[in-house]
Amino acid sequence: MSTPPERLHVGQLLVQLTRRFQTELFERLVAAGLTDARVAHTHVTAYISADGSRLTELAAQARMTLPAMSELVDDLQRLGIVERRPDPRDRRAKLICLTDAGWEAMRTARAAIAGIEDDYARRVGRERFEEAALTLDALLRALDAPPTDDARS
Amino acid sequence: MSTPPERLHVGQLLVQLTRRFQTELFERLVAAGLTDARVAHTHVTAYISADGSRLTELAAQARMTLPAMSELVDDLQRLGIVERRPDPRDRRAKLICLTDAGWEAMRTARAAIAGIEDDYARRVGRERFEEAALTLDALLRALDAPPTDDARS
DNA sequence: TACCTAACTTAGGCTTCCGAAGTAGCTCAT
DNA sequence: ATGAGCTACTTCGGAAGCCTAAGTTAGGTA
Repeated sequence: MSTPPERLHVGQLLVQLTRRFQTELFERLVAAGLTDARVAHTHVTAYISADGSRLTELAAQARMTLPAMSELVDDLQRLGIVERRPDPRDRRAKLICLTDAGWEAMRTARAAIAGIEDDYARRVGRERFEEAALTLDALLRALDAPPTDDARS
Repeated sequence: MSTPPERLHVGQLLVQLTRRFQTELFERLVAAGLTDARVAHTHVTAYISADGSRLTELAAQARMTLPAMSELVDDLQRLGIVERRPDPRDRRAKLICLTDAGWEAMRTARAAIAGIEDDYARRVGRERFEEAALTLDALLRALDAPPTDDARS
């Protein structure tokens, strides 16, 4: 039996790859003209719906508190990426919507991300990369719906 | 050609899994009695050498500035996890060393991490998990030694 | 009407980083 | 040997990104 190949533990792999991904992404965004982009913005852009999302929804999906999300939206509003519109169905609520500039930025960001995935795939092999990504996706879902493993009375 | 299964993009996978990993790890550490552990501490503990490491080394490996690493070490020193010893080879430098309590904490942390990996492996299948981890490890190395390849999209 | 809850904002604080500037020790050319 | 310049580290001030607590306004219910 071969000794298992040495590798960093999951935590280090995740942390380091996340950092490199973010660095690379924001370099690409800056290169594409989105110089004001910040990592925290992804907590909004990752979840915002095309029809507009409520602050409460965004905060829940990003697993942040309402004030934290509110500040983020403030910032993106200042940058002209999103706008707050009154929710016609509830005057307490506001719908956070992408502006035209916001949609444009989203397209840029998606292209940048696709570019990074492409680079990664080239580095470790397309199929191997895709398989790993699918495993991570499956793991994330398994953790989200956590009736844990075996013990299920 | 089947349509590729839907999945989150790498960035989201990495970010979300990292968060869950950290949450889980620190729950386990607290449960094990390491109530003062903080995520930032891993920037030291992940890289510190058994013979002691210089601040400069630690900062470089963790990709942080010297002042940031210095503060972290201050904190871990206050907690009795590490100590600063004069470096016999250079009186400007200090060797950051684990104390006995530090070693004990490291053992606890390693056990907690192993427990999490075990849980992950159970959720997606041992072999599949290990393969994904190895792919991530390969990717990280490929990014670290980045003679890249050819085309930049 | 009165009350409870929900959506959001404001205020204040903590952590974790960073850049700039300072101190002490090493090295090397003269 | 000594002054110039570099290196190792610390200190200081500040920004980013989050939090909790407490407020405001609107909706639901009796």
